[in-house]
Order: sequence, then C-alpha cells, then structure tokens
Amino acid sequence: MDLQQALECVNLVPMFQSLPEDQKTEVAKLVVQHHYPKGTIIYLAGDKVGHFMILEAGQVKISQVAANGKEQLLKVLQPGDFDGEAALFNGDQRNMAATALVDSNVCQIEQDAFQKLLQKSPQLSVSLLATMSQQINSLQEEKTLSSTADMAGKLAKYLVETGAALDENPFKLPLKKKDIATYLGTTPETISRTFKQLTSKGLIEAKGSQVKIIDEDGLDMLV
Amino acid sequence: MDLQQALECVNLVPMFQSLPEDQKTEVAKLVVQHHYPKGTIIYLAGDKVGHFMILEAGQVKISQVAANGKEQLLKVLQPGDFDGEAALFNGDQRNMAATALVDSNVCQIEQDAFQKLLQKSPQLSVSLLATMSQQINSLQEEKTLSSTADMAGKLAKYLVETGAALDENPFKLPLKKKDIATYLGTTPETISRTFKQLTSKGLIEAKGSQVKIIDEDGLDMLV
DNA sequence: CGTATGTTTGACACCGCTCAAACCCAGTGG
DNA sequence: CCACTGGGTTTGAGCGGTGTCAAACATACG
Repeated sequence: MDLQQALECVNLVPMFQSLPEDQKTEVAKLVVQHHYPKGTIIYLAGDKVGHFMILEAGQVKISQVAANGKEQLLKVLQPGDFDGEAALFNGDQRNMAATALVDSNVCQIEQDAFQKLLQKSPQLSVSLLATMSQQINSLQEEKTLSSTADMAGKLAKYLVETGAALDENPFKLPLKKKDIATYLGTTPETISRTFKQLTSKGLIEAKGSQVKIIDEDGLDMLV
Repeated sequence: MDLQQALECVNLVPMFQSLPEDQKTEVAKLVVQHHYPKGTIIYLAGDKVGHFMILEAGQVKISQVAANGKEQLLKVLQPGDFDGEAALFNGDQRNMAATALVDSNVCQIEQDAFQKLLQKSPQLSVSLLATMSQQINSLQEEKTLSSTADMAGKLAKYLVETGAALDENPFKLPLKKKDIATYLGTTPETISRTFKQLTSKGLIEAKGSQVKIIDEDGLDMLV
C-alpha cells in the first residue's frame, strides 16, 4: 500500500487536516484503497459494518429503502466526502446501501482500527464530534424543511445549494432528474412540473440538465 | 452546589454512566442546577450557545421555527434526556428553542468546561460519539419515513414508539393532539381524523388522551 | 440505427390543508 | 358548587398539491 497515496486520501478530509503530521501518518497507515467500477454495490443494508470510507474519486450514492419498498436517496458522495462515521458506533448492521455511480476510488479504514485510533487521540475525537454535530443540525433542518415546505420550496433549496456547491452559474445538474426526485422524496413527474413552474416564474432558466439561477432571492422566498 | 445531587443528575445519562467513578465526579463538579417554572423559555434560536443540558425532572419542548413561520416540534425531553450536545460544536448560535412545558429542573454544564473535559477524556468522547451516531441514524430514518409514509403510517409509528417508551398499554398520550400534530408536521384536524381511521380499522382504541394499542403488527404494516 | 432509459405532458383521483362551526373539557371565579 | 370562559378537539365542506397511470417524446449508448 502506497503510504503517500494514502496520505493524499487522508488529506481530502477536513476532519483529518487539523491533525498534526505524525497523527495523519498514523491514520494513513490504516488506509486501504479500493476501486469500484460503475454500478458496483459497495455495501447493502444488513451488511456487517466494517469500514470508514473516504471517496477519493468518482461518485457514490448512499440510499435507504423504506419499509414500503421506496428508495430514499440520502446523499451522493463527491470526492473528499466520507461516510460510515455514524455506522461505526451503531450495532453491527448497516442500515443504508452504497453504490458507485461512476468508476470510483475509495479509501477505507477498518472499523476496529479506527475506534482504537479515536481512543488514543482526543483531538481526532473532538474533530469527529464537531463534524457529527454539524450533521445532526443539518439533518434536523432538513427534516423540518421536508415537513413544512412544498415541492417548489424543496427544489428551490436544492438548486440554490447545488449551484453554490458547484460554484457556477449556469451549472449542470449532477444528478438525473429522476434521482433528484428520489432525493427530494417525490416523483420524476412532479420534478418536471416544478421545474416548469420555477421557469415560468422567471426564477430559473432550464434546458436539459443545464440550469441557470436567475433570481436567487426569489428562490429563497419559496423555502 | 450540592455535589451529591449533581451526581444524581449525571447518573441519569447513559452516556456518563459508563465512566469510572472519579470521572463522573469530575463531570458532577461542573454541573449547575436550575429550576424553570412552567412556560419558561430556556433559550431561543439565535441565543449564544452556552450549555449542555440534562433534564432532571419535568418536561422540556425543543422546537424549531421554519422559514415560513411554522413551528416544528423536534422532541420533548423527559427526565434523563439531554440536549445541547450538537450545538456545542456548531457555531455559537442556537438554531432551536427550548421551553419548559411543566415545572422543570435542569442540570447545566458550561460549554467550555465540557469541551475541556472531552479533550481530557477520550472515553467520554467515544461515548458521546456513539450517542451522536445513533442520533444521526435515527434522524436519517425519520427523514426517510417522513417523505415516504402517509399520515396513518407516521401516527402509527408514533403511537407504537410512545407506547413502548411508556411501557404501558393502554397509556395516556404525553402530548396534546395539537402538539402531536406539529411533531408529525401536520394539523390537529388531520390527527383527529387519522385517530378515527386507525380506530375504525380496529388497530387501536382511543378515548380522549387514553390510547390502547390493539393490533401492533397491524400498525407496523402501515409504516 | 435501434433499443433502453430518462423526461415531459395530460387526465384523474386522493390525501391532507384551510376555513368555519360545533362540541367538549378543565380551570376559574363567583 | 355551578356557570363561565378559553383552549383543545371534532366534524364538515371545499380545494389545491401531488401521486398514479398512460402515452408521447428526447436522449444516450451499444
């Protein structure tokens, strides 16, 4: 295993960046790299929890299937994003599934090793706590939003956030509309209609997967 | 400050229970007790984050107001529940509000002191990580549920969970139906109708705030 | 170039929200 | 102890948003 390459992976994650050099190296030593071709299922709900996972390159979809069989897209990892921190302490069964959307490289750290590391490094623990507390807050916000806003509001928020994340305008949607639908908990038809609605209000311009935000304040008003 | 009493408060929290005696005492030394009469606002969104809070006795409502002005009830703390762990690492502004529903005793720990404690005790950090990861998982599940299940499903889940938490059957609803409504992101009218619907299906018996679960499996089927 | 997948459009039904009014219940003050 | 009052709950009518089903259309990939 190439330690240099592992270090690069570790350095992608803000949580690790604040660690002193020697501790980063400690982490890097635990890293195992994997490649997953497009479409590969990385893990399924019910699998034994095994790894903390950093996405080095590619795109990975994290989703959950509800009791009624519907798939709920939780997030799409971009390079530098990570996953599995919540599962690490939580029983030994995964409750989500991960799929590689395109060819992807991931760096994995064994669960046990990672836990030992946390025991030894309070600094790392506190970093991880900070990260997780942010996640809790944003999840709570999303939950509130998803039960108060209508579809136009949710799509508006999604577009503004996506545009901001890509730091471009116009920008290309990173997801198929079908996937945006499952992400926002709705159907492709409704997404299609909502796009039309936002366009006719002059808030955005959309053509295919190209979207241009015209009136960001107007979009924010809908949330 | 009565250290003995503070220790009792600390012992209410599972996360602290696993700590060795001497560390528990450390924690207890940081505790300040407060009493809030019914109706008191403990803190508001926008307030500076200051404390980690353990509810010793009473009931405290944690809520968030969405952009459109609607209130979303996030949870109701029962004795032994705690709050503020997510806010501790997250900017310095609270994004939720807490209100005492009945006369309540809370134990508070200063944010700074708590953070220093975490730096010193990896064991405590890891306990807190485990707690937070569970929260993340259940929030994700709730989010999935709230966008896939219909009202009957959500109410069914709420009733089953509440019954299990109280460990009684029949049991008395701990919340007014009006509050159950804002908790589930709907209106009192819909709650009322949904109760009727569950009753007519023979899944529950309800009279006033007394609820008896007749067919738990049937309720689970709705989710 | 053809097939599969994604997207759009339309028709329609239904769930849940809103508004309005009646009812029930608990707490208060006489 | 009882009437009054205010909040909570229930019921009804009406409506809008969103899911479903179906079909036409666009796009991507082999």
